[in-house]
Amino acid sequence: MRMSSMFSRTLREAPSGADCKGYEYLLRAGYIKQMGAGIFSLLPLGFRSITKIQEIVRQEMNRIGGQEILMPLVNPADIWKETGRYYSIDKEMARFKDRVGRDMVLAMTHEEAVTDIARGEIDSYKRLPLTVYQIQTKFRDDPRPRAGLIRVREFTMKDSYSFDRDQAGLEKIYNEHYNTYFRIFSRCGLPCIAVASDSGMMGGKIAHEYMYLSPIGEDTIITCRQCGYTANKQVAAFKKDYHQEEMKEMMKVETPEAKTIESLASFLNIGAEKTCKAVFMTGSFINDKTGEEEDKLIVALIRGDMEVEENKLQHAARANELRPAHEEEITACGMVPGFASPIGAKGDFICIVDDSVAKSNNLVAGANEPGYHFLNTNFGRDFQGTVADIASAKSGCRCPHCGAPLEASKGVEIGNIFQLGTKYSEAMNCYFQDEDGKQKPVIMGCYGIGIGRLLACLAEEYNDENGLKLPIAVAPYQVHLISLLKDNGIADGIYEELQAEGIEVLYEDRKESAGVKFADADLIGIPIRITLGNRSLKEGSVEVKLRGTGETASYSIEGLGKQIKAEIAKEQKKMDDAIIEKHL
RNA sequence: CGGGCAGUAGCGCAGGGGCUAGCGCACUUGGUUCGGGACCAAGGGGUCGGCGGUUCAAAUCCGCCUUGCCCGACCA
Repeated sequence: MRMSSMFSRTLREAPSGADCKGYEYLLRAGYIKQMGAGIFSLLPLGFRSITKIQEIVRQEMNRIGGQEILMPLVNPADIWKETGRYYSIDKEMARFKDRVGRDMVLAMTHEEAVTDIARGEIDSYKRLPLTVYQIQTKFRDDPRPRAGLIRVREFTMKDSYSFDRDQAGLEKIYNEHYNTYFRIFSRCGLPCIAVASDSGMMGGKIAHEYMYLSPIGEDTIITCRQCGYTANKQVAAFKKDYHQEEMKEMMKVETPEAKTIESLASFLNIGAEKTCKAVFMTGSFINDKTGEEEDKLIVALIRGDMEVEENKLQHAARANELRPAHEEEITACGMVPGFASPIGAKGDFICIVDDSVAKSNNLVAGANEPGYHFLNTNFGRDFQGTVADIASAKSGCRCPHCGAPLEASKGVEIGNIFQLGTKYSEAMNCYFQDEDGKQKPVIMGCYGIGIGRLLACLAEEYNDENGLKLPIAVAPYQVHLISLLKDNGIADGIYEELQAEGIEVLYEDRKESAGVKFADADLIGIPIRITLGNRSLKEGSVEVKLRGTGETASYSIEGLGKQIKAEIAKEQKKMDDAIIEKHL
């Protein structure tokens, strides 16, 4: 590609709002262009990188027997009504009516679509197992897109779906994806870890997320250095200490102004772990069949020294969505914010009790009377509820497996794998006849990779003060040929020669000053840079500089194509040697 | 969904009731330079986000809308 005729240009200054380096450089180097909140175009350089990432994904998916398909972005709402997600997913899914008035949606994922196809294809166990995948546009109307390509509304995703006759089959393909994802990310050059995760709107039980650890990430990951336990904070477990002693008699005490756990503990001169905190949320519960929505107050009880993990609470309460409760909703059930507990409360509410409260004795809890608390309250005797782990793990908590201190770090989710089970096949009547003649629901798994987000993470991982320096496997071109000569004759010849060798060349043939050419080359960050100038030309050679390491060398013009090919192979081999194989 | 900030040339910004709306970069033309974001000269490019209002007069003041960015979404 001749830079003199390239569609995109570089920018000297970063567009306002580019808050992280990788994003800034992608914009400035002309890889991407923003069109709206969370909506981006890929320009030629970005599109080439994305294409390379997709090719790696294809190779790896084919390697485990995936068959590539392409499903429609626009889905009839009917299949989404079958699974109930038409109702349970809120504004995140874009909906519209076609000209006849039929309900349509923009698919934000494709379990419904793929199951709809599968139920027509799979009738016998002889047809199983099967895995299909696609690389396709998704639209999710995120309430708050941010950080460039990290969190967007329209994005490209590789999503695959597996169909098996039994759990063992699902586990096999799940493990293959688990390993393949490590291969894909390492082939792209992106370091990442797999963590146990929540299945969210997908349903199902076992799930992992692939995380690129970085401060720009929005997910919090809990890890144990000692035994290797890793989990998303949303589901991370930890060891709790319980305060167990003989139950004492409940007593009401005056606690003026003690509206917070902190002030209560200091007023009574006790530790926060001897108190019971009540957190109020309102959950919305949706009927999958009718779409009818009902709100209900949820009282979450947790020991004063811990915090509630909203995600865990939502699961424990089986709510579709949570929001902080309004004061009127709390008082309507006879509870007094600041001095609240379920003791003496009335009305319709759900009480979820963290095991830290259920297994501790004689905690201080609210008396539902302004200025008063109860001493020595006990679960089971003084109040009831559903016991669950709803506590939030944080740095310093003890590992659930080995007891070592846990650490919290930030990460970007670049992929996920889910064991769906039969949630979709049952809801959509995707059954097969097994060897024993019985009809059984197909067992499914789904597996995703955010392609654009992967590029964004790579840009974040590979840059310096001058610009991008993407690894050769994903860089838009392999070689950047810069001519500093007045006459491009010799450079044109080299450009032809390199191309004839099958090398991907970005050719700087513009009439710009040397400074501009070098600065743009650094910004775009093609891994191998060839400089052709008077200095070395006298000796019949060119300068070759690696963007990644800054290493330079002098190569003779004679047979340059072959030498550069060898250089490319060397760079590629470094990456191939770093491919990670990891099995569950 | 709540709160803040912003929208003026392709990009980054200034101007804050009055006369032709400005600066840097980018762009065009001519010339000089030519290995790390060159210089001189002459140019082109604007519904000042939109609609409405106040006024003799609005980019500027007021209202509504819209778009973008940032923070929060819970610890009683």
